[in-house]
Amino acid sequence: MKHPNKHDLLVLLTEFENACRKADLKVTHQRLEIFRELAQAHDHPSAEMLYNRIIKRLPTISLDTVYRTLATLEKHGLITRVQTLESQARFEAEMIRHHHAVCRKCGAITDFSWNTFDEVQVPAELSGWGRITKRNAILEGICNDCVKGN
Amino acid sequence: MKHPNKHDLLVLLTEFENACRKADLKVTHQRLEIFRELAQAHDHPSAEMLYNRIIKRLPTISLDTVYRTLATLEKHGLITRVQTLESQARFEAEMIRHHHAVCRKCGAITDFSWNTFDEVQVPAELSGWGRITKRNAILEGICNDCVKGN
DNA sequence: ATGGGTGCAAACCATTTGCATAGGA
DNA sequence: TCCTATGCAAATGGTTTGCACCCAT
Repeated sequence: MKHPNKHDLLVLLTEFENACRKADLKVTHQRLEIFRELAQAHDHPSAEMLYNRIIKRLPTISLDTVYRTLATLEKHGLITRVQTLESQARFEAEMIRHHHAVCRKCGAITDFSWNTFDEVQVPAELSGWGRITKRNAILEGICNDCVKGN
Repeated sequence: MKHPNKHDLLVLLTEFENACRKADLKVTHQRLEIFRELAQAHDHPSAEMLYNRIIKRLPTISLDTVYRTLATLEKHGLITRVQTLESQARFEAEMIRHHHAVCRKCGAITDFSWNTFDEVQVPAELSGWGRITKRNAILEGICNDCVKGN
């Protein structure tokens, strides 16, 4: 995932506010900060990681609010909960179709796009499965830093 | 995943015993039962689900042992921990390459194979990422039972 | 002003760990 | 016999919930 620049971030935040209003969610200071932090992040942070970053700017925020807000935003489709092997849930605000490469050692998650995959047809075997709404590739391995560093 | 028939299961269990010996893991009653239960399962059970099934046959087994054993077997590559959105970890003994379709509603995980995907080349974007050891597709949606049932 | 959102603290649930015993090699 | 694996119970860590107050609408 690329970092949004300042202009993009503003756009994202405006869209976010509109989406909140449309969903009957109050636009609170906390929600804005949580979303802003997640939209800027490139590392698929956990609730606690977000909390630790936000508290510097918004010292009164509580961890529960972060959890509650993430759950709310996820329910309304404004952010995504990422599948992991770890026990901590991790999130992303990137809504454009992309895939993940996960390092088994450090847990880093890297976004990438893969048009070839996106175009492959789902196997006939699955035609009777149900209604498919999303398809993602997950690559696992050892990232470059971990290969070198250890 | 297809259920292994009685013969296949025997073969799997024998291979399992050999793998344990090779890895210097003692072949205990508990480990055999845990592996057998997982190898027979088709629903990617959690530790607790396995525990509840095994305790009927082995009333003295403890939940910790199930947790510890699953962790051990995973470390030695004899079973796999499945990526989920839920808080509970889920496992499978199926080691043949396959992919997962996950129901957002009931959480059911269905295995399927997808040769077309397996053959697609990883995008150039990832060439510098590190050492890729595994690639999987995850489809999300609503399974047939949930589409009908609700 | 009103109802949803937040902070606090306590509760919860899945999982892990310390320790003494038991059982496979 | 020796040491790993197990069972028990207590501890952890991440996440959720009840409640009273606050604030966006």
